[in-house]
Amino acid sequence: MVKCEIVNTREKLNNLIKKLAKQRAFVFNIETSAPDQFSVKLSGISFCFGEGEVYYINFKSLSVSPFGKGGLRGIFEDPKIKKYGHDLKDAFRILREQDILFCGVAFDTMIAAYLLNPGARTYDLDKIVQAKMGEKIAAPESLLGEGRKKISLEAVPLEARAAYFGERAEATWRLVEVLDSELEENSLKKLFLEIEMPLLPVLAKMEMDGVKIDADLLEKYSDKAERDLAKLSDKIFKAAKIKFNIDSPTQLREVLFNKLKISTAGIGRGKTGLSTAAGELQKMKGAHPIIEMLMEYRELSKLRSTYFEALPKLVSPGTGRIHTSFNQAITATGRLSSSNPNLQNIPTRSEAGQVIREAFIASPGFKILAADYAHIELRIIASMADDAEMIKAFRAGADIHRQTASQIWGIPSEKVTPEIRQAAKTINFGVTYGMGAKGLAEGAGITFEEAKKFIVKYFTVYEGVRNFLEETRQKARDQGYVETLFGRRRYLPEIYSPIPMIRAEAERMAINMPVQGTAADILKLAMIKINDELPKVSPAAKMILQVHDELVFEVPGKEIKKVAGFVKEAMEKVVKLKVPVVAEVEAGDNWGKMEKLVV
DNA sequence: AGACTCACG
DNA sequence: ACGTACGTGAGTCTC
Repeated sequence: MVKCEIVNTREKLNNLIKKLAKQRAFVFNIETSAPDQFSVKLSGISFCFGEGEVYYINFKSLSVSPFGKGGLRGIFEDPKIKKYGHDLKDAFRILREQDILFCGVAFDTMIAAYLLNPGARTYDLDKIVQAKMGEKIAAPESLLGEGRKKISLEAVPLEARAAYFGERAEATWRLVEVLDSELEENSLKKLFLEIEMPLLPVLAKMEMDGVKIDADLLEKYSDKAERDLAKLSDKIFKAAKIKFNIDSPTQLREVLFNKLKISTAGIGRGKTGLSTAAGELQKMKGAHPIIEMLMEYRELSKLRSTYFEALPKLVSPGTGRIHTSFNQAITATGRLSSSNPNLQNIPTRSEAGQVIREAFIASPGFKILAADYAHIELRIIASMADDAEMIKAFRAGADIHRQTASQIWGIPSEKVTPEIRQAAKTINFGVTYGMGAKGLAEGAGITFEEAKKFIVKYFTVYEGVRNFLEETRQKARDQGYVETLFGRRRYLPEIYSPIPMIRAEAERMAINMPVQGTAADILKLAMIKINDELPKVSPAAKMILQVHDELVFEVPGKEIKKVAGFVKEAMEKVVKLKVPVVAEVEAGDNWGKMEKLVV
């Protein structure tokens, strides 16, 4: 059992601070409870900086804040003292609320564990400690319970709290060394030190800054959507001659296939029966007028519940803005994800979706600036594959899909028809996913046979790409993992599966990850660079969102051009590929109505 | 809790 | 013969 000293007096706190000031590094973890979804309440901080050096500060026992003058502030703001911890981004935000500029962020064990195996289900500390050191430490459920019986941290006796958090801090301290050598052994140290750790404070800042929302606009449209949905429902019930729950796939299936007797030929199936997904409804179009009504209903209903209704409720009363979480240890490929709310899937395609984007606004005097990489994944393929023809196409600088169509069919690019360009676009897009002929046929609206021929032709012209894809599959089989340009790895044990379908799935993942992951690496590098230099260009400008190949900023209106030029340049110069890297910039009063900028 | 559906890149 | 594009998060229904 780890001994943990409870710091509950001014004197003990002063002693701890003196000790911390002398350390080269320490592990810490801030313990909080959440009275509501917008705020946290601090209850303690645990520390460990060596054997027998385990402490738990109990806030309630102290008459003054430990963050005050002469308190922990100097320790956390000293960049020479390295800080270790598990999930430090949260700590960053909490410290910032205490007006502390967290410095010396050196080792996040959650992120290290993620890089070592980005496919893991969770990176809970107790699971990592078990996996990496073969030790059992108490899981959060053992302290707080779970489900309905879950209790607040406040309700746990001090001794039990100290023991639990002390044990975790001490385990984290030893875990750092274990993970550090593993990163080293797997050539992941550079990625960790030069991309992931520097990115962490950048994400924390973006989360804290948040994004401004026109909640009134969303609420207004929510009401309108509700009225429209009621009208649509009536129409659907009349067409079906029965009232039912349109939101229930089970009931909808019954109505479509049993009551209305729509043909089930060619309709896909799920685990529970025939599917009513958008793609399947598309196939049924023309069989009955109800289908189009259903498609319209589905689209509006989705937007209403997921965006119109949900977003206004998430505006923080403190800042009047929406604060997402950018998760740095979730995806198998190295991308970020966004949650609570997810701001990486805000609609863009439909008309109603456009309205939602218009609700993402800038503060008075500011504008929204968006910068996105043009065809970044295809450029990465061209470069990684070192494909002569595709490189030539990109260097020519014109419409890449037109170039592809021209090269494949050997016709001058001005003679490329819209249909043939569309097919080229679909395959250019699909090649990064390991697409087959069926997917291409569906995506490009051509027959299976045509698609097969097209793919053969494509890989004859882009021989480098074909070889790259095959080499990537082979590499996955040889070493059990694939990697990005920057050495980020994804392990693919299914590549050895005796089941052909599972193996094929793994092969497609093997092809996709180096491409998607390299794009993620590049944008992460750009974010770090932009975060460093943006204050010099425009002190009031803020980077507020990242959407996989796009960065969104809130910028003083007068500085738009200057910032746009800087961001574009930073994104384009952050990495050197065998093809030009191009970023496009646009600006507007909101995220929906934007105009392209020429910089 | 799991399935289904669908929003994004 | 079959199912087949990669990566996410969230709302809703069903059991």
